[in-house]
Amino acid sequence: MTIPVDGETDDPPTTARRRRRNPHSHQSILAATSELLGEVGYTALTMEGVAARAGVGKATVYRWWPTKGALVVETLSAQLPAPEPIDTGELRQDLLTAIRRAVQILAVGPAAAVIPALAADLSSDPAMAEQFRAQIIRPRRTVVLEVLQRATRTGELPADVDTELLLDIYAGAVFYRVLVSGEPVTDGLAVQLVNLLIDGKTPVTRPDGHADSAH
Amino acid sequence: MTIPVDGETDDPPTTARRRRRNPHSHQSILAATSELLGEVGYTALTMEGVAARAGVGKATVYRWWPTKGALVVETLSAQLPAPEPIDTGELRQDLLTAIRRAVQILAVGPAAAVIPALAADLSSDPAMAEQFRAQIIRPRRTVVLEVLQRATRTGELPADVDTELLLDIYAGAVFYRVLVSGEPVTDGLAVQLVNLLIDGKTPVTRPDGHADSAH
Amino acid sequence: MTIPVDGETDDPPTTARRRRRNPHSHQSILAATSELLGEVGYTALTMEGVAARAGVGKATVYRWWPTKGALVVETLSAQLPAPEPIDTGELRQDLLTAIRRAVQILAVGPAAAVIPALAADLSSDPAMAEQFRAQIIRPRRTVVLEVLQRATRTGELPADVDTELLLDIYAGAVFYRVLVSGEPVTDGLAVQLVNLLIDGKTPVTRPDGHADSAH
Amino acid sequence: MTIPVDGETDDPPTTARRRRRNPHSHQSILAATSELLGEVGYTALTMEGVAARAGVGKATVYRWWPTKGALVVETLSAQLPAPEPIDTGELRQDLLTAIRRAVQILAVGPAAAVIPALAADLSSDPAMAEQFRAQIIRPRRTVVLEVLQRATRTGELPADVDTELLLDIYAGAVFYRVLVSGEPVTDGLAVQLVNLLIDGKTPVTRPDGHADSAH
DNA sequence: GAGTAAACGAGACGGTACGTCGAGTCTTTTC
DNA sequence: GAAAAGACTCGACGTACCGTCTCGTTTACTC
Repeated sequence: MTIPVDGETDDPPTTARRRRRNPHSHQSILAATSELLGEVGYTALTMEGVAARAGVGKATVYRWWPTKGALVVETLSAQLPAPEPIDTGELRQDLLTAIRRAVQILAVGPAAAVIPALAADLSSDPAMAEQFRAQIIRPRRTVVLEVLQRATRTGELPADVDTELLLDIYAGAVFYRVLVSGEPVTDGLAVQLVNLLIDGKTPVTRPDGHADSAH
Repeated sequence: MTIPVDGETDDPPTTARRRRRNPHSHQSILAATSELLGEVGYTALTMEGVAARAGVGKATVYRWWPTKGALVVETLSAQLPAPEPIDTGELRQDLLTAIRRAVQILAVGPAAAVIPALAADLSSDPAMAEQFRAQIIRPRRTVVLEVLQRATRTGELPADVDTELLLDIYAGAVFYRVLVSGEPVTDGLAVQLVNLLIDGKTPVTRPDGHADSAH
Repeated sequence: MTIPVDGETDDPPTTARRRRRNPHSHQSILAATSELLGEVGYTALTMEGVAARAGVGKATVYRWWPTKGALVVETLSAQLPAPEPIDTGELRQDLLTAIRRAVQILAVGPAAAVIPALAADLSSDPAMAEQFRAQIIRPRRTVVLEVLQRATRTGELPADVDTELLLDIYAGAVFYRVLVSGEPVTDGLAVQLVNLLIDGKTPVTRPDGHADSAH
Repeated sequence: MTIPVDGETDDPPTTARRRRRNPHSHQSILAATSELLGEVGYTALTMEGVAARAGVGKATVYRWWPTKGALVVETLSAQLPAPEPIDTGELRQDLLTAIRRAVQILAVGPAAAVIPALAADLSSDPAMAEQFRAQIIRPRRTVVLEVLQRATRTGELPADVDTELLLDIYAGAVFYRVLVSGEPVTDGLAVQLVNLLIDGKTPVTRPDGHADSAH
């Protein structure tokens, strides 16, 4: 195929000029960043520490990533599982999967502690914001947008459904709960959100997640 | 009374002894923090800078606030408008007001740029998280919780409505949109959220905010 | 006597304000500089290395000495023997002593390797040049100037002798020989210089230093 | 001829083999060095800067000159006027000319600011010291040595005059005055030195240089 | 109203990290 | 096959703040 899959490094054949980064250093740096993110978190991560852990000069880190944020975005994007398409054949199930993935990333996995701190830098660094959205957010949103668009074709959702808002609502709920409320995020949250978004059911308290799903 | 009026933080009856903070310094520090937050933002705010701007020794700042975060939380809490009760007599209108207030704080006002950065520190600093929730979040949530509880009594909402989740949903949508999506937040968002949460209407794209409000 | 000898710090009575340097740090830094000068020389001496060796923060070094040169000048001035007055009763002997002292400092002692490198910075750093001359050169020149002035009173030297030049000649000869010619400096050099400067004897080659001293 | 014409510096007979340096790069580098010496001085001159200014890779500079000092010595030697023989027929005049040349190089011309800094590196870099003496110092000393040797044949100077020391004295006086004393160097200095060295006249202060020359 | 303890401004302190620069080496590409 | 281009590791630069710690000096509560 001729798809120029690649992402961050690049394909020697096409470019030829520019960029001849040492792939070994490059990998060491990403690995060191990943380790240190796990050990000390985003805030306490330093470029100096990354360079030291990677056995690399600081200048080498700065040569390829202008800021800590850019480095972390790339590290995250490399270590997060690729966003597989979702298509179970049923909207409810698809959306549930999507929300569970969001929960996984925002509340459970190793990135959970990193993303909020990263997000905080977005408003003051537009370049990084764009990189973050392009490398982390957009690929995952795209998958869910396809789910929703499919549903408009089958009539499960109205043709003019505000897909963007729908995504913001469930992702925001998870994000806000983790970050601001500080309450635990259970699977029940995913179910309640699906019920609300698809069936318009105002969320009610139930001891457990399979609540209300019986209808 | 002869109670040494003062603290927004401590209870005069029990302490009485201890603490004889200079109210002038105290005010200078909060004012300096507020100014600097506006000028350089949360990240670039330094304790050193605050002390200098306030014409105060660094130790004086540290004496009363252990961290930058704690200082900023108190500054914010002092400058944010007090959360007035909401009671228009109609749930829809009450909730709309609540959401608009959230938008005001999270997306429009001077705190909009500060809160995300502040929030990022919450996961790594539980003490500050508690202070943040107690001084900023809880008072405002309480007002809305009263609105929702009133609605359960009138039957506008089911008795077992998950009020906490409801709050997380609309606040999260606003927060996420500002912080992560980076999309503009319009008043239409508030209307769409009310429609969804009260009437179960899946959000659809409309050019403007008064969409669907006809019911 | 009650002369407030002091030298580099300052007299508390008059100033009172400003300057409250930690004498312990101050000493550690000078000691570390002295050691490192001996171990690695002036060129390879770094402010960072000094701070590390002294167990002190870099900022502390920079707080009191703006440049490496200033630090080295003060170190040298502290470790060089104080310039004792010279008065043997005889001009020839006095001058011989003076030249031998110059040889000692410029060619033999621990400062011999440092002064040339230091001198090289003088032309590009007038502040340091002044400090160097005031702390190192002038005190030693003053002693010899007194010798020469005494000689003019006794008639051993003409009243209008160009004392400054006389000093430049013998010091320059030693300095140049060490630095540029790279030839060894023997005691014969001192004798030859005395003969030339006092008796006007053109220097001739003699196997050893006591040459010509018989007059 | 088959000699690979090239160097302004090396002797074709001995080297012949080895070396096929690109004459264009070679010239660019020397020119860049010369310019930068004038602009920023010896200390602030960097190999990196030279390479950039010359439009050449750093490795190319390092291939031909092992150190900054070596490069500067060669640059200087190429741009300093060749040491013409001196023979006015009169020792006094010859020596005056020699001293004036020394003043010209050490105190007036473009090399004045460079040589002290260069000299400072000599004691720590014997290879460079040798190169410096061979390319810069020796050729000029040789010319004056001839003057002095001629004078011994005519009896103007004693047969066993210490020629080396004589040179060190006048060169040292100029050098020291420029570098250490920091006093201005006038032509009177040259006259005073000649008077001392040839006639044994102790230097006296006179408003101007033609002093004492009348005798 | 004097004595005393605290809070105060000032800022030095030992540190960590910043982001930049240059050293000197090495590899890859170009002519 | 030399040399351009420039990436690489290393280490120092000089600065900014960190949070702690003396210093005297107010200041306002005791006694």
